[in-house]
Amino acid sequence: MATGRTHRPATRSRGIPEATVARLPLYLRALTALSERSVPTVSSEELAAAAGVNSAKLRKDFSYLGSYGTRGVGYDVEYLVYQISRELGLTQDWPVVIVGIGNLGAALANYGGFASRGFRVAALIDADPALSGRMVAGLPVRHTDELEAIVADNQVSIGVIATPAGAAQEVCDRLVAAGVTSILNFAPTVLAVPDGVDVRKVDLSIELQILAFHEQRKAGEELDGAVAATRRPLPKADGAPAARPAGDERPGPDGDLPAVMPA
Amino acid sequence: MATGRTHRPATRSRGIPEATVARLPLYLRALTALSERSVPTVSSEELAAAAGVNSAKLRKDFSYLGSYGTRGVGYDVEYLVYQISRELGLTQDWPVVIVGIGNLGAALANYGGFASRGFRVAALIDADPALSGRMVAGLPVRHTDELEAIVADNQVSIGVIATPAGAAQEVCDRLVAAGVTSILNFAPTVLAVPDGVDVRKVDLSIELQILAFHEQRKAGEELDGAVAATRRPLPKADGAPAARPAGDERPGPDGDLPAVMPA
DNA sequence: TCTTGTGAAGGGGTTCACAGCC
DNA sequence: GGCTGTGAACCCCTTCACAAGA
Repeated sequence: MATGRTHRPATRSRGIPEATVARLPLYLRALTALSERSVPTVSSEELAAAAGVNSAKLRKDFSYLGSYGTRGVGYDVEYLVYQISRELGLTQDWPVVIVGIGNLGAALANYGGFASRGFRVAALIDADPALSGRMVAGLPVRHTDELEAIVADNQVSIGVIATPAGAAQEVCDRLVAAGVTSILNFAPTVLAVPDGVDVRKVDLSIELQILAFHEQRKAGEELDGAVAATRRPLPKADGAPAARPAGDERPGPDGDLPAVMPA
Repeated sequence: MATGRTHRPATRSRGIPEATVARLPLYLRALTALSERSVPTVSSEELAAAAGVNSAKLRKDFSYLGSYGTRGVGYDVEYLVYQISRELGLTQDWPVVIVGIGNLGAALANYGGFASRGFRVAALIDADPALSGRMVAGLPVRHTDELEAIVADNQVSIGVIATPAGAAQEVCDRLVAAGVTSILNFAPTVLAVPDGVDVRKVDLSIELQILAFHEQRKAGEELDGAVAATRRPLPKADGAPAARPAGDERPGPDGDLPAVMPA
């Protein structure tokens, strides 16, 4: 999950759980697919399967939005699409800027589902002067100097950061100062933002490491026939806790963080 | 968060909570930065700040790994780096294949933090014959026909899917059949996988929609001086639940899903 | 004195199971 | 009969607050 919610804790408008909010886009996608196939209604069971969740959870989620179903029948697809879209704020237009037009930034700019659902790429911004003016996904890349003006002129409230890690915080600061209040961060850094600004992060490296953890465990389980006695002894609570691992070479300090280079 | 854990629910080896696992990479990154600056020890307070969490949570997380700190002092940076790396399985080599070498796939292939932490890109695979043989990030793009052989030859257990949505499930099936047991999915689709295979997904569109939800709410809150009485009436429980929104135009059925095109 | 490690309390989310309604 | 909507139980995670220990 991402960060989210540095927001006002009190008066939390209507209590729709964060976990539910995170699943609404999933339901919306499944419903849109049904809508395209002109399916008129759908049961919680079917929709849940399409969205990859269980039906009880889906019904509970929908119950937070209101009683939009019909007992004995199911949910009206078009109506639900509309209600969820409205709840997510997708019935309005959200201008977005993408900062950092490397491979990743370009990929995001070209992303189809972007324009479709209420989001509109207002501008592409990069610090590299050599990129300025070059067309990416039908839009000219503009220089970072223009960032503040672009945000103001287009009333941008959502910014996407796809710069290297080292530049992310500064870009973030400038976006926020210019009026952006929601940030999607692809750079592998923790961003500091003032209250009222939401940050969500997408981090390839973290996802891979989580997979590796489970993968490693699977490899271990393959060979526990019975009780899994003394696998991987784990030096927990051995005499000297704070002692170095002695002669155990680590790969050594490496840059780690650099995200995708801007061209 | 991503999907994770289609795994064996019983005998969950040593009980290290999923939420903790998801934060270990964050700690590891912060610790690596400290290590590079040759900082010998760090307190839970400092490290927590660097990782963007609170210190109680961090201490609790570490307590699942063992007693690796020293009271009154803090944690030994190098030692912790090692312990977390080991716990995450990063002391071994994880060959990874990336399928779908469009902008996104190329971005992932070029990603620096990739190679650094135990992960090695074993091969780049794309269905487009025109791409075959072209060099990306120092590796030749190979054709999908070779997928099974590549996975087998390199003992690949982790696959990254960066194809358009339409191709994702088939690619997934082939990867799994070939022996891959962990998948990182960038395509905006729900992937069906057999038990024992972990899937995590990264979905730009979903993240943006979650941001939009909060953004919309902020916009509403700006103008509630007192009790926030009748803002956004919400037609909940009105007479006709299953009725269409009548004359309310939706953007209309659009493709939504297409991810980044493979070149 | 300072900081870790952890029992206990508290909060959220998921799941169950069934009442309510078509 | 079938499916939604939801109280209640359960479980996981976070946070608190302090005992333990260097």
